Amino acid sequence: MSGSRTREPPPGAVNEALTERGRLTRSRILDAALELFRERGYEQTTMRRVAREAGVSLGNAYYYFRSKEHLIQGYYARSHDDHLAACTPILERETGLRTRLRGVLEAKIATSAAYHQFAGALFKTAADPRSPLSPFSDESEPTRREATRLLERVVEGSDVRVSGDLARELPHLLWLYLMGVILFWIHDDSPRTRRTYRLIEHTSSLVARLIRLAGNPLLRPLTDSTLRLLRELREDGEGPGRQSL
Amino acid sequence: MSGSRTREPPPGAVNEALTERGRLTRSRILDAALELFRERGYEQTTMRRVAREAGVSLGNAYYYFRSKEHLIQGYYARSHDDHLAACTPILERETGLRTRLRGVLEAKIATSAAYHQFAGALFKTAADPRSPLSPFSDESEPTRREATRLLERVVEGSDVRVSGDLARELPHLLWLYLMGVILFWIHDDSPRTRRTYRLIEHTSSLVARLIRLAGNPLLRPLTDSTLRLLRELREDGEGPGRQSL
DNA sequence: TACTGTAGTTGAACGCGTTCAACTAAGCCG
DNA sequence: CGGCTTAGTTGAACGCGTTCAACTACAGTA
Repeated sequence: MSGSRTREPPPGAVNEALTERGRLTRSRILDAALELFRERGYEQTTMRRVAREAGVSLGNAYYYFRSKEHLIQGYYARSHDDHLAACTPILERETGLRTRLRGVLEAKIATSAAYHQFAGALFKTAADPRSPLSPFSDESEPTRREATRLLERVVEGSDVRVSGDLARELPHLLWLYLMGVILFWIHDDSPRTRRTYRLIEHTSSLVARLIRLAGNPLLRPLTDSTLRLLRELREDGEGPGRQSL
Repeated sequence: MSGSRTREPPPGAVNEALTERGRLTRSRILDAALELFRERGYEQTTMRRVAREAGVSLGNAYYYFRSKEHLIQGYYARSHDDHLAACTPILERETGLRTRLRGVLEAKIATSAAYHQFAGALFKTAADPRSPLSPFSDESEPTRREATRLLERVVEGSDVRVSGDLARELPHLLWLYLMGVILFWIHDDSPRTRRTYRLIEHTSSLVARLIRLAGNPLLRPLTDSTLRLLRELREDGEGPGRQSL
C-alpha cells in the first residue's frame, strides 16, 4: 500500500489535464487503433493488439480510453475535421441550395470512404441509446451541434430565403437527413458506394425543392403542423439535450 | 472417437427438423431468455444464466441458438405475432387512412412496451449491416415482408385510392416510417413513452395527408422523381434482397 | 537531500460469449 | 436382440474486454 489512494476517472476522450508525455502516449494508442480498424475492422481488432502496436501495456490503453468503444470518439473527431475542411471550398464557391447540400453530403461520404467497412460496427455501438456514442446522446451534443451549424451555413449561404420558424428547425431536419444518408451508406455494398452517391444526387435535389415549396399556400398547413410537432417534441423532453430524433 | 463425424449447423432460429423433445427444450431456453431480458436487460443477461434457468447446459443453449444475438429473433417473431393480433380489430373496424395508420403504429408500441428498456440493446445489434438481425438483411427478409404486407393492408383497406406506381412503393416507404418511429421510441425516455405517442398522433396525420396530396399536379414532379429514385436504387442493388433503405 | 503526492504504467485475474470433442439417448433396420 | 445413425447434451477450454491493486517516474516542497 504505497501508491495513491483514490483514482480519478480516466481522462477519456477529451484532451484535458494531460502532460506532454500523456498526450503523446494517448496519441500513439489512438493512431494504432485507427490503423488496425482500417486494416481489419472493429471486431477483429483486440485491445491487446492495439496496446502491443502502440508499445504500451493493456492496462495503459484503458487509462486513456475508458473502453474499446471510446476509441471510436477519436474517429468521430477526426472525421468531422476532415469533413469540415472538405466543405469549405464548396461553401465558398457554390450558391445554389441544391449544389451546396449535395456537395456537403458527398464530402462526408468521400472523406469517410477509407473507413466504410468498419463504419458498420461503429454505428452498431452508436445505435444504443444508452451509449455515450449515440449521435442522440448528451455526450455527443458538441459534435452534433457542430454538424448542425455546418448545415445551417449550407442554407444561410445559399440564394434561398427561409422564413423564421422553418429556418430555426431546418438545420436539425437536415442533420437527420444526413444521418439517414450515412445509415444508407453503411448498408451500401455497391462498388465505390455508387448507390449512395446516386441517393445524394436525387435526394438533395428533392430536399431543395421541398424547402422552396414549404412556403407555398397549398403546403402551408403541412409545413405548419410539422413545425408545431417539432416544437412540441422538443418542449416535451426534460433536458436541454435529447434532440427531436 | 465414438460419436458422429460431421455436424450440421445448429437449427438456429427456424423451428424446422426438430423432434418434439427438441422443440420443448428450445422453447424452455427462449422463455428463460425473454424473461431475463425483461427483468434485467440484454447485456446483464448471461448465456450461463439463461442455460441454468432453462435447466440445460451452456453448450445446449448454443445448440438451439447460434449466438446470444440469435435469441433476439425469438423476440422478433413473438413481437410481430402480438402486433398482428392487436392490429386485426383495428383494421376491421376503421376505414380512414389516418386512423388505420395511427392504430397500427400505436399497437406496435403498446405491444412492445414491456421490452422498452432492452430494446435499445436489441437495436444495437440490429444496426450492424453485417448482422443477420439487421432489419435490412437478407435473413430478415421474411419478417420484413410480413410487416410490409401489414402496411399494405393499412392502405388497401382504407378509403383512399392510390395510383399504381405509388401503390407499389408505398408499403416499403411506410415500413421505413415504422422503423423511424421505433428508433424514436427506443430513444424516448418520457413517462410511458408519451412523446412517441405524440409523434405517432401527429405524423400519422401528416403522412396520410401527404399520400392524398401525392397525386396533386403541384406535387406531381416531386412524387415522380421520388418514385424514380426508389426504382433506380432498387435496380442498382445486385441481389433480390437489399431493400431500398 | 529526503519526502510526498500524483500522473503514468503494469500484468494478473475475472467474467463473459463462444467452440468443440466427446458423450448419452432414442429410433430404425437386420 | 445388436449394430448403426443421428438428435440431443455436456463442460472444459479459449480468447476477449475489462478491472484493479500495486508499482515507477517525476515534479514540487522543505
